Amino acid sequence: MINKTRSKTEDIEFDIDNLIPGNSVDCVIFGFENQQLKILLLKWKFSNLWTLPGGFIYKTDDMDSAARRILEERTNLENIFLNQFHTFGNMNRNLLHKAFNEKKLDKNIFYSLDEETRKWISSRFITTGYFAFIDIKSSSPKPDYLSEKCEWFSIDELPNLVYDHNDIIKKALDYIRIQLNYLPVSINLLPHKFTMQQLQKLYEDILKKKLERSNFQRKMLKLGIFIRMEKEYTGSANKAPYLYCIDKPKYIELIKNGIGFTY
Amino acid sequence: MINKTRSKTEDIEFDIDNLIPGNSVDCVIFGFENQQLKILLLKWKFSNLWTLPGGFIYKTDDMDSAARRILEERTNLENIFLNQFHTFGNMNRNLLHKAFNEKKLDKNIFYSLDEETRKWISSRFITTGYFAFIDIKSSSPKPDYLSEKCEWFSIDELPNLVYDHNDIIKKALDYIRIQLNYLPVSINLLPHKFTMQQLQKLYEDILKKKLERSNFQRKMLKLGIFIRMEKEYTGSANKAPYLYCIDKPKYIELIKNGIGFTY
DNA sequence: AGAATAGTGTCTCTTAGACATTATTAC
DNA sequence: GTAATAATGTCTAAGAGACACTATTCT
Repeated sequence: MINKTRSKTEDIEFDIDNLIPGNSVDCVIFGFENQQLKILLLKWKFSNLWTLPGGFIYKTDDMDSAARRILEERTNLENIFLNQFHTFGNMNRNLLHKAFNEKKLDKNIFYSLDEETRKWISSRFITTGYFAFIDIKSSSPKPDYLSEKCEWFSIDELPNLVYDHNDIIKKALDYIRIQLNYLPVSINLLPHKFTMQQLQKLYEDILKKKLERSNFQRKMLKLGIFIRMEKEYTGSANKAPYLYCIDKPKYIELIKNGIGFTY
Repeated sequence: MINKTRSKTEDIEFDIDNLIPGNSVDCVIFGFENQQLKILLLKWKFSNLWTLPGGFIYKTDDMDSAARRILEERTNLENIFLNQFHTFGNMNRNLLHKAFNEKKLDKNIFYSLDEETRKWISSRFITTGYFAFIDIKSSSPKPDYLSEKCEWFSIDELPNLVYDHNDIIKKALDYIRIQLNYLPVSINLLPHKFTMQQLQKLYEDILKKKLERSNFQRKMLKLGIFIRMEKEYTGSANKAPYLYCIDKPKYIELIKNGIGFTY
């Protein structure tokens, strides 16, 4: 290890001596764009596989702080909604030799890493999954030390992911679906002003289920948390939809006890 | 360490060389007895504090298997419903010197442990919480190497617990409350035959909320999963209640998609 | 005018919640 | 009989879901 200072950019190797061994954190970062629920993924330098943004825990870090640090480094955003959902601890979950066997790992690039780093990333990790909700438009994602680029993927067009990262995403979605009535999805995933159609599509993507338009609108508006703004003129040959924004204090209060919806 | 074999009893020190450092598992084991929701706790040998049944993860263990092993060792039961709910990773969550400062730790007994063990239990642990539902009547709990006895506590009369174990229990209860419609509480916590009153009290304990008797009964029976048996004659001067048992396949199928109740 | 989508209204059926009535049981 | 608790029934209000109708926008 050349550089032992705490990494804040993608250029610096990580600081193994000051990290807890055997534990990592992975973030399923959700966004909503072009009427689609999306996830931010990174492309590994030494393979054709994609990975969740993740990282390690400093000895001086609480685990939640580590997750938040990783999230902020990748997205350039602060004060994001972040929530732990599950810890993945199977013995063989991150075996590198499986990646070798499947010929998906570029050995040359892998062996260009120093030995300590190779040993580190080859060891068993128990990883804790967090999910975050962000506004894609206001973020500027960047890759980390082990990855060459990052990209948003629609949740039903995910690429091949390393290790058990596909399972991690599935678990995050299951968790969000069950706890939907208690999670601040609308206010964190949608832009400040949005249409009912956008809100409905967001719910449909999460629930994997079509909802009836007029009933959805009636139920949502009845909550009393949506403030109607001016209309949005799209230029298309139909009635322009109203834009809405959210009364944040009321919304937060509401989801604390759970919206009593069945969908 | 004198004994390096895998511990299956309370008499043997643990096998540090074959354990993953820095990670542990804690189980919130729920039971229901005398119309009360209860939790199984152990009393530490070297302090007046109580602790959740917990343990460590062998290098050859999946984390879920470790939790199941710990659960089975403590309760003498197999095939128990077990579910992970949260991982606790604060830096200072298990500082022993805090216990020293609060004079709650018996230094003599602590220093009677060998140095490796002392060092081990003094180090930082990230612990993953699991909860289990068991039938108290059919279990025979026993303490582990670090504890002198175990006891069932009603969830609203919990003693002082070590570290953040009170928080862990609270988190488990919050999780169960939110996911109640998706969890097999009735079939795992109640005896094979039970009355509607018992079922209702179980729900009330979990939800921390009184429910209306006749409406509760109507809603529950409408699910079509309760089979009415003979009456239970208690000897008291009132109408004897019917006993019910559960149609297990239907029940499992039902909670897969969640019971659509609001309480 | 016509096509397309937004917004609102109506109807039926189900459920929740409050409360009343009837049924058992031991004394 | 009486006291106590169980089981069932009744009523009202609210909600879900299906679908119809009106409103607005641009071509």
